[in-house]
Amino acid sequence: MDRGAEGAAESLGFFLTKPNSFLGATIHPKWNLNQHRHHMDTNKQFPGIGFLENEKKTVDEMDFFSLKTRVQEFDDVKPPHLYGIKKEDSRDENLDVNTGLNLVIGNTGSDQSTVDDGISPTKKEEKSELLVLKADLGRMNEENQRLKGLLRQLNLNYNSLQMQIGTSMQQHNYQKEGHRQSQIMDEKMEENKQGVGGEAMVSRHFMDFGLAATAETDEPSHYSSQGRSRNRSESPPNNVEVVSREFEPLNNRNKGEEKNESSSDHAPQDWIPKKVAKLATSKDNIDQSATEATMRKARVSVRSRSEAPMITDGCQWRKYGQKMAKGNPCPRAYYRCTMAAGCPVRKQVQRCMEDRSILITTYEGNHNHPLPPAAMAMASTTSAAASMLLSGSMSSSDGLMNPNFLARTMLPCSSSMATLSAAAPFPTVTLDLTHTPNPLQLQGQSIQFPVPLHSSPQIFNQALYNQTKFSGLHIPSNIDAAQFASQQPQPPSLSDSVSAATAAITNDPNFTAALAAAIASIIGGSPTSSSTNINSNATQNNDFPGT
DNA sequence: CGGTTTTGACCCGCGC
DNA sequence: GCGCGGGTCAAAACCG
Repeated sequence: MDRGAEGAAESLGFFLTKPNSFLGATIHPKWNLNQHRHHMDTNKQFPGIGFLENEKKTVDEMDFFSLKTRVQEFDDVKPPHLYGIKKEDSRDENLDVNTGLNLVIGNTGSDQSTVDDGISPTKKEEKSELLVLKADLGRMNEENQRLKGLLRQLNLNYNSLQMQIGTSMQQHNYQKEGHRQSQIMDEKMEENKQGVGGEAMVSRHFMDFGLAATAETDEPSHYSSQGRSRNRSESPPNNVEVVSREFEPLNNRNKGEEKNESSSDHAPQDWIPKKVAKLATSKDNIDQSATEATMRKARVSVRSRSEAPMITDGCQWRKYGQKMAKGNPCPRAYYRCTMAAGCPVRKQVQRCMEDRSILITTYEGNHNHPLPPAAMAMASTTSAAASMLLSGSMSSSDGLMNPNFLARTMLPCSSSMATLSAAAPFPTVTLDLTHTPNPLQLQGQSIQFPVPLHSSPQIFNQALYNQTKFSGLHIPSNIDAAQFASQQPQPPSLSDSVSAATAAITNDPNFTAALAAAIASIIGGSPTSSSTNINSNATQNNDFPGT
């Protein structure tokens, strides 16, 4: 289990136990979050959520609800009616319960207002009391402002945490489901080994993923294969949007980013809004900067076979550059997300030098805007990667940038990917969808099984997740891979199915969505590596041998 | 006309 | 300090 996801989930435990109380059952978390973010009254939007009680400890040591109530009192009372001071000239309610002051401040604010309950104090006493009251008034005003500021701060932090929760929630779901399926699979494999209807059961298990599959989106594929036509494709990852997130530029890009910020053409100021940062403490700023910089650096690379210039991933992209990369005759194209002004997400698209039918798409950053359904699942990729980094895996000397580690953890057939990932300047998660070993090659390497072509991203992702496990990363030690492979269900006309699957998948928006969740799942299971390869044979075309 | 692509120039970090 | 390579900018061209 990934420490980042798990840790975040633990710290936000309510989410794990009551997901649906916070998120719509059929709506992606992000949408709900975005809807809610427009309503800052968190008490009303999320009544009884323990999250705020946790948050209070880190944000401000004070009871949130108490604070909220008090500030609302302020809001309800028009000046000069302040906290603890009755709005109406109700002399029966002069005693302020909080301060204990016996006050009556009339709407007129007249200095002549005094307590008139039959006891007439001297004018001197009145004046003295008035001064005291004024002093109290001033203090209350200050406190009022302070509390409002705190509330603002809380709301900002709340928004930020909401987005983190969304990320954690997704990861947790994937991991939880994956773990459950894995257990089931392990059990069935054990039965299989013992000759208790093994093949049928394993097959059944695989097929279960397909049975529950339903197309979640009817969005058509927007494959832009017209060459120079608008490269508006649907895109990827990052759904874990942080609505009010501020993306700090990479250190090594400060200059360029600042330029961009001042540019009227490239959208800009949204790139690095600093409102929250200004409100946060200096320590918070430091942490936030580091976090965002890390998230920005985290990359998710998808290798897929496609003749199209770009894979369909659900987002709109604008090409802002092209470069000839060293050692690769194929140019590398740079794209920026244009679904929202200032969205920091970028991606690079380049064909594989060894096999030009392979398209390598690398995503970087998190979207700062709502995403279409087709892009939802994929959107979790970058955030998941970032979460992994934030979980502390970055500090793992073994897990990061270590080819040996990668070699140990990756499949033989995908070992060539190790160099790519390990050599990446940033922590990179690589999802390899290009391998389609033939049945003979399957033995001892990876295993192929049918995957629903139009499954919902969750289901499909789960299939990918489990498939990945079976692909070698987590094959139980007591099961021989070759033996297991030989027991895999052999669907009729397998090659035809796979070919059709490839065609359908690559044109299905769910495809990329599935990748994201698959990545998220893998990330969750590989906390010590920031460079992970996922070999998804089910989405491959038999015409292309693995690279 | 507005948005996108093209493409040469520029910036920056890194290794030598 | 210099060259290299990755990444970005921005003006011009292109397209619907």
